[in-house]
Formats: sequence, structure tokens, C-alpha cells
Amino acid sequence: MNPIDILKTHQLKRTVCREGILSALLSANKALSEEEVKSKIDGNFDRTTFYRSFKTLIEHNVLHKIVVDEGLVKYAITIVGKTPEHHHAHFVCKKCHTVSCLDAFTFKVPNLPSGYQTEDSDLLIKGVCKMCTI
Amino acid sequence: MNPIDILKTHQLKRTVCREGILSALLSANKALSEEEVKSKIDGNFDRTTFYRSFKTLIEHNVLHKIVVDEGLVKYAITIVGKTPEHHHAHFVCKKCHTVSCLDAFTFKVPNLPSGYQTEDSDLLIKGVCKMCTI
DNA sequence: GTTCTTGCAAAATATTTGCAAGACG
DNA sequence: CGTCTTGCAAATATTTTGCAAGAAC
Repeated sequence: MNPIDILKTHQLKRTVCREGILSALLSANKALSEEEVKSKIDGNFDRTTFYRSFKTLIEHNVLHKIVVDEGLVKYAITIVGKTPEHHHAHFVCKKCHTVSCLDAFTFKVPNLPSGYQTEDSDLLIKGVCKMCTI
Repeated sequence: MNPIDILKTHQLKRTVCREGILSALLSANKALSEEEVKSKIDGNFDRTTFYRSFKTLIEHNVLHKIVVDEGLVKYAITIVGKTPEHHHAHFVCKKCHTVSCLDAFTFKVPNLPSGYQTEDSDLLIKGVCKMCTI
């Protein structure tokens, strides 16, 4: 999957900023903050442009946003294909602050008290990642 | 449990703002935003004071913060006594935006890929709550 | 050429910090 | 009284909006 195809698939115009964001995220293989994306691409875009590009990509389900408690905002590519009842999780490392999507790892939300209907979920697991454990 | 005892237990000074926050949260039985807490208490406190009070209470493990993607920040009383390996979840209703701690509901974080160590987690389940389903 | 996107300026929000006055214990 | 907390002012940071110029298709 490459930036151009992704944009085409979602009927989004191909712009330098969007392509940059997507290729940064595709090659990073982890969630990146606006700051991190910025440092990975050439063009120097206005902050407004980033906000709007992320917003558009999220609305079209290309990306999703991960908010860590302390206000850290990161973005990641949305992988499709999960069963609706299986949800995926994110992992944030307390040492290196890397946020990654645990794509291979899905879980089923256990049954809630009666009356509650689950539509969606966010599971953020905090701990120490593989690299930092060594 | 009442505000005064909670503060005493954590060796925190008893101030009107802290007591107000705690009694608002204790009686609400759900997570409240700064705004909501403000409307539930008499005194008119500066925003800075709220920020600092929440911060202190969180640092002392009296409260915890729940951040919903869209930037909504809520606070809730921390209930102690869970087993370390069992984590608790929050539920946010997409209709009424109520955020509640599912205290009776605990889950065990499934095993992660090797190398990852779980220390903590945040599970935010999104859906429709009991009241809004009816 | 029409529509969508960008950059810039500016507003609206949110959060943090320093400091002097005041409350707590 | 010594220490911690509050209110105020102000500095930062974050996010949103309007509008004209430019790019995409």
C-alpha cells in the first residue's frame, strides 16, 4: 500500500502534505505525533494544514488518533479487516514513549453490565516495550 | 468515604476547592469534567486552582483522568483494591457523553507479544449506555 | 473552470508559571 | 509561624475559523 493508492481509494485529492503524512506513517510502522511527522517530511507545512490533513484522513478512516493521558497526541494508519467484535489495542512505552498499534493482537470486549452496548473501544496498554526491556 | 477523610488519609490540606471537587465526584457517581464540577459546587474558583487541585489529587492517587479522543477531559475517583493484573474500564456514552467507571467490571489484559510488559492500562469502551438505550 | 487545499492572520481554548496574599495546621 | 494553596496576570500551547491565492482533477 502506498500513499497515492490510499488517497485514490478514498477519493481524496493527492496533495504533498497528505502524501507526506502517509509515507511518514507507513515507513515508521508506529504512531507518530504531528511533530514527528513534520520532521520526517521535506515540505514545510503550516500547522493549520497538518491539523486539517489529519482531520480529513481520520474522517475517511485512513488514520486514527491515539491520545495518551498526558496530552500526547499521535496518529496511526488504520488497518482494516478486523471483525467488528474484535478490537485492537495500542501500546505506549513508559520509557521511550513509542506508541504502537498491536495489530496482530485483538481482544474481545467482555460483556458489560446489562443495558450497555459496545460499539467501539480504545485500549491503551502502558508498560515497557521490547526494545527498552533488553 | 467523605472528602475530609480522603484528604486526611492522603495527608493533603483540607481546602474548600478540594473538598468541593471530591464531594461533587462522590455524589455524581460518574466522571465529571472541570466544567461539570464547577457547576456542582458553590465557591467560584479560578481555573488555575482547579487545574492545580486536580493535579494534586491525581498525583496522590485520589482521582484519575479520563481523556476521550475528541479532547474531552473528565476526572473520576480512584477506587482501590483491584488486583494488579485486573484492570478496570471506562465507558463513554456516544449519546449523552456520560463517562462512567465500570468498577465492578475488571478484565485481564491478554498476553502481549513477547518482550512487552504491561504495567497499566486504559480501556475506554464507547457505545450507548443503559439510560440512552431505553 | 470548478472544487478542494493551502497559508496566513487572528480568534478561541487550554494549560502552565511566577509571585504576592491568604489559609491551614 | 512555617508551609502549602489561592487568585491574578501573563506567558505558552493547542486548535479552529475566515478568506484569498493556488493546486488538483
